[in-house]
Amino acid sequence: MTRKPAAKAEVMTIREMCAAYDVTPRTLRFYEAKELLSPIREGTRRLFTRRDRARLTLILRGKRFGFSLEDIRQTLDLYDRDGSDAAQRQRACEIARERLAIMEAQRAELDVAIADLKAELAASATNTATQRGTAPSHAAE
Amino acid sequence: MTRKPAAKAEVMTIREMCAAYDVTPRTLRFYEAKELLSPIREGTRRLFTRRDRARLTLILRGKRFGFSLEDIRQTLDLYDRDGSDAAQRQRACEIARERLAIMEAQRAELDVAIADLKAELAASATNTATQRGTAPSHAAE
DNA sequence: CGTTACGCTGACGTTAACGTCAACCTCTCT
DNA sequence: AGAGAGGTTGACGTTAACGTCAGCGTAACG
Repeated sequence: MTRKPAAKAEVMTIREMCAAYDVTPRTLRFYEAKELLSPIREGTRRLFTRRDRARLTLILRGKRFGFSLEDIRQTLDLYDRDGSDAAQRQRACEIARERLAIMEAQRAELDVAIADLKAELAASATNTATQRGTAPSHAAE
Repeated sequence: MTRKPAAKAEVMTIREMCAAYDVTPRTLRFYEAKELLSPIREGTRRLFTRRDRARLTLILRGKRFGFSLEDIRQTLDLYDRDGSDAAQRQRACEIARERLAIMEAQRAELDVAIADLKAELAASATNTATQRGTAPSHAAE
């Protein structure tokens, strides 16, 4: 009757997961097959823990940044430290630092791209207004 | 008057493009087939103009942000104003603004992800240090 | 007891974004 | 003239990340 603090009832069925994260069952099963998730089994059915949910959040986030599932799988190991030895954690840290560098570079480039697009939009706006354009300005990589 | 020697590099062969942008010929032909590039033809051969190069820069940039080629193709139309009528430019602007919103959201989330990863790295570092006495040699700010 | 709902496991289909390969031009150089 | 370098067009193969479908189990519901 009394609920234990953050221990037992913290599991979700596949449908609940799908609703909560806007993914299909197929996707979750696929991620499990790829060892990105590891839900516990109640008989044959999957029960997703908060660990699975945390990982799924990171997976979906990673995807939005263009990382492959394999990329993500490796980075994920950093986030759960239990069950991995010192060498594994070490490796996970290296990978994570690489990932971090990539993401920071990505952010820098994103800023450029945003500024670029804004400028182009502004130009296009004045262009539409005046119906007469100037030379296009482009910044190469 | 003949053409300026400096302006000789107006067009590039496919090989030059490949070297300059680190892509394969197949990729460039593929992009042409998808109407992302439109090199001029010298007989049967392709010659890529600065317009193609500008577009290619944007294409590769877009890809790094996880956009599909089709997404990119549509946004690209904003960048060249010639050959499109008012309605088309209008539509391109709308698409570009959507893209812009996506990218700004992406930037915000990227900040979160970076902070997250940094925190996790820091935690993992202290964890490693506690366990084995190895000092964190280089931590990010 | 049947049926409806949810879940599982293969297994094959699909789309995007190219890779790979064969077969063929077309210059240039020796 | 022959060899090679660089280019071209199909056409088929590949990988990632799922979609779709068939067939089966089971648990509850009426």
